[in-house]
Amino acid sequence: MSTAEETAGGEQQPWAEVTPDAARRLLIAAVEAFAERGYHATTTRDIAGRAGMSPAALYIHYKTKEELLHRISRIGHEKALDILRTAARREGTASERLADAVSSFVRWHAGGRTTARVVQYELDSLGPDARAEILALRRQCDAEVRGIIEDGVASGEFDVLDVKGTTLAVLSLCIDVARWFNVDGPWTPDEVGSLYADLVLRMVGVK
Amino acid sequence: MSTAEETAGGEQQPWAEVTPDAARRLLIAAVEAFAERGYHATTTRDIAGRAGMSPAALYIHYKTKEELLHRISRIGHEKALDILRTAARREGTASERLADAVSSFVRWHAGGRTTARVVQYELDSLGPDARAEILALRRQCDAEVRGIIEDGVASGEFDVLDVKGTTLAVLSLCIDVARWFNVDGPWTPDEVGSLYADLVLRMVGVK
DNA sequence: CCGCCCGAGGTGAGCGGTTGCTTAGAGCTA
DNA sequence: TAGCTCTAAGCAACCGCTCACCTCGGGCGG
Repeated sequence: MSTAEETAGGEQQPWAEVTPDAARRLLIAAVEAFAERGYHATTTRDIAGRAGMSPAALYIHYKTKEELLHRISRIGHEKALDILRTAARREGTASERLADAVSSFVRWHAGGRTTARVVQYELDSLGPDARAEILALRRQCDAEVRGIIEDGVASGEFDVLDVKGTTLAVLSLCIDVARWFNVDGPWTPDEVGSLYADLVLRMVGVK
Repeated sequence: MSTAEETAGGEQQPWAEVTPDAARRLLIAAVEAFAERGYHATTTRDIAGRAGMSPAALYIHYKTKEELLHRISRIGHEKALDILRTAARREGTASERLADAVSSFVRWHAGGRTTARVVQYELDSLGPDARAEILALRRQCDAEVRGIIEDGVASGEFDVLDVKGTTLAVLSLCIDVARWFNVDGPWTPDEVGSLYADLVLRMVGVK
C-alpha cells in the first residue's frame, strides 16, 4: 500500500533503478508533485511530506531540488528513447515500425502521464548544463523517428514532402498527449495509441 | 522604441483593448515573463521591472498577480476562438475551411508564441473559478473544429473513424506548436501553417 | 491671472509568511 | 564506538502584497 504502484492509471512500476528506498520514495513523491503543480510551485516540504519524511531528509539523498528534477528528467528521457529505439530497430516494414513506435510512445505518455508531464514540460526549469544534457537525449529521440520515416520514403511506402517537418509533427502529436490525457476520460492508453498510429500513417501518406 | 511591437517575431500589435497605457505595459511585461520562466517562477518585481515601474505600481492596475494571468488567458482564448470561428464560418468546402482553420491557428501559435505559450500552458496556475471560465472558451474552440470535421464527414469529403479523437488530435497538434516553435528556427509561421494544413487534411482522409 | 485643492498614478520602505537549504544532535544497527 | 539515517529548529533570502507618502496636471473661486 506504500509501494510505488499507486500512481494513478497503472503506471508500470518504474524507478526500480533508484537505489536507496527512501531516495526512490522521495523521487516518486517529486514526480507526482511536479506533475500536479509544476516544478516551481512545488516546495521541498511538500515533496518530503508526500514521502512521509521531514523536509531535511530530502537533502540526505539529493543535493538540491533541481537535482531531483534532473534525475527524473534523465531517467524519463532514457525510457522514452528506449521505447522509440526498440520500435525503430525491430524487423518489419517502415509502416509497421512507425505504427509500433507511435502507439507505444503514446501509450507511455498516456499511461505514465504523471512522469511524462514532468519529463516533457518542466525541461526549462533545469539549469543550462542539465538542460543541454537532456536536449541531447531528445535529439536522439528525434533521430530514431526521422530514421523510420526516411526508410519509408526510400522504400516508397511513404509519401512525405518535408521529412524534417513531418518528423517534428509526429513527435509533437505524441508528446502533447501528456498535456491533455485524462485517466478518467473516455479513452484508455491503448485506444489512444492505436488511434494515433492510424493518424500518423495517414500523415506520412500510407494508403 | 518603447511601444508594444518589440515582442520578438513580429507579434501583431495586440492588447490594444487594455486601456490605461500603464496597465497594458504591465500586461505585456507579464506575458513575456510568464512565457520565459512560467507563472510561478515569475515575481511581481520582475513584471514591474520589465514595465519600468516599481513593484507597487502593479497593484494599482491589478488586484493580484493571478488577475494578470487571468486577463492574459481570457483575451488570448478569445482571440484563438475568433480565429477558429472565422475559418469555420466562411464559405467553402469542409476541406478549405479546415485547411484555413489549421493554418491560421498554427500561424497564431507560431507568430505569437510568447502569448500562446502562456495561454496554452499556464492554465492550471489559475484558481478554480478562473480556470472554469477559460475551459468553457476552450470547449467552444473544440466545437468549432469538430463542426468542420463533421461537415466534411457528412459531405463525404473526409474519411475519419473517430471524429472526437481526430478533433482532439488536430487541436493538439496545433497547440503544441507553441511549445517547440522557435523564431530563430528554420521555418516561418506561414511555412509551418501550410505544412500543418496539409498534414491535417491527410489525417482526415482527403485524397 | 493667481493660489489652492484634488484625485489619479506612482514610489520607497517594509510587513508577515514562505522558500530552499543547513546545522546540531537523536535513534538505531553493527 | 562508529556510521548512517532522519528530525527539530532555524537561518537568510525572497515572496506577494500593503501602506504612507509624493508628484503633477487641471478645474475653479476670487
